[in-house]
Amino acid sequence: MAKRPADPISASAPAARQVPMRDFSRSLPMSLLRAREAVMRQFRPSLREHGLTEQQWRILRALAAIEAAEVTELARTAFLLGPSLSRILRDLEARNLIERRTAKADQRRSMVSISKEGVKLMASVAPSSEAIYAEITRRFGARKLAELQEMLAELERSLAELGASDEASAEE
Amino acid sequence: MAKRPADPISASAPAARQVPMRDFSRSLPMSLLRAREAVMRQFRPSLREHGLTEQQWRILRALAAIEAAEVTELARTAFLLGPSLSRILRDLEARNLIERRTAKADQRRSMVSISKEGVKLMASVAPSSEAIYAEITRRFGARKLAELQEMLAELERSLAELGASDEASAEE
DNA sequence: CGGAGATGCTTAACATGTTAAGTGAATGCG
DNA sequence: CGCATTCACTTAACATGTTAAGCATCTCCG
Repeated sequence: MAKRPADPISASAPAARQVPMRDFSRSLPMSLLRAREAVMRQFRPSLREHGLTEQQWRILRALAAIEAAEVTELARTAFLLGPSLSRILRDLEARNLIERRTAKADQRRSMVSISKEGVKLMASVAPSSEAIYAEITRRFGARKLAELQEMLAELERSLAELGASDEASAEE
Repeated sequence: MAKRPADPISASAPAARQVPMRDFSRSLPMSLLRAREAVMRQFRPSLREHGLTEQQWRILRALAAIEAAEVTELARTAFLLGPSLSRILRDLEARNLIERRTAKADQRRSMVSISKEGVKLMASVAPSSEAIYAEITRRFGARKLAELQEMLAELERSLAELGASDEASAEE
């Protein structure tokens, strides 16, 4: 371990290295980011061929699994923020991949569902998508993949309560 | 593709599930995305207080560790694409947090380094950032954290050759 | 009733992700 | 040399992430 003389900011040094933080390439956020990018890099070309972005694909998949959903529910399922979802739904609707109608009970809510065309598009993308996922599983190992997912889920649980309230040195 | 028989799925009928994919909320990309978001949610408020985005912070951290770097090298270290980095460097330079000058040997390259002000800003952010990281480590467990990072690194390695089939062989 | 507040969604504004094209400076090769 | 090619960025264009505001609609309570 490189030990370091405790001297935060010496007023005239050559400007760098006074703040001894962990090597940030090994920080958890970076690890997660790089891993995710390594995975998504496999899928993007195939999605792109079909004229879909990653997020549009997430929405179609979410909708295919449930008959219809409110926008807020869909946002939670596809893990998208409201504003992003709003824009994407507008575009997907213009492409006739989804359908939308306001609920009769509550005029504020709008119900979203996948269209016939949307289902067709999914059917054309799914095979190559599944093949890629299978190849990733084969390379990394099915058992290790399951372990990894479990650890990720537990990480989420560990931090679930933390984010709800405010944190160190909140506002000002 | 083969024409398909009358589609049983219509806009008003229940069930649009003829493509049986995995529950996508358990897909690897989603797991990684959610885990990363759970982590970043802890850091964003603190960074925001200091007027920094996550990416700007990555760049400052990278620069603090290495005197000076070319833009391309910095992009690799901070895991940012060229265009994003270009914009961010422009902004950070306008805020006097970094300095930039073109190399004499090769007029195409520009050397970037953190400024005195940048170092000061880092020093003001680092403590709370480290505290948050420590809390995350405490909650999840230091050992498990190390295991997780190792698995993520291995996942990266597993997929390294796959996505870059014709351009792999120039790394140290 | 009725208006204050909550709710569901959209727009706005700014920053980044992503791909493609542009620009000026080196390099290779005839 | 001459010049096409490569290289190191930068710009451009479009899509999403992120926060704050805006706008209807709905709920609740006096």
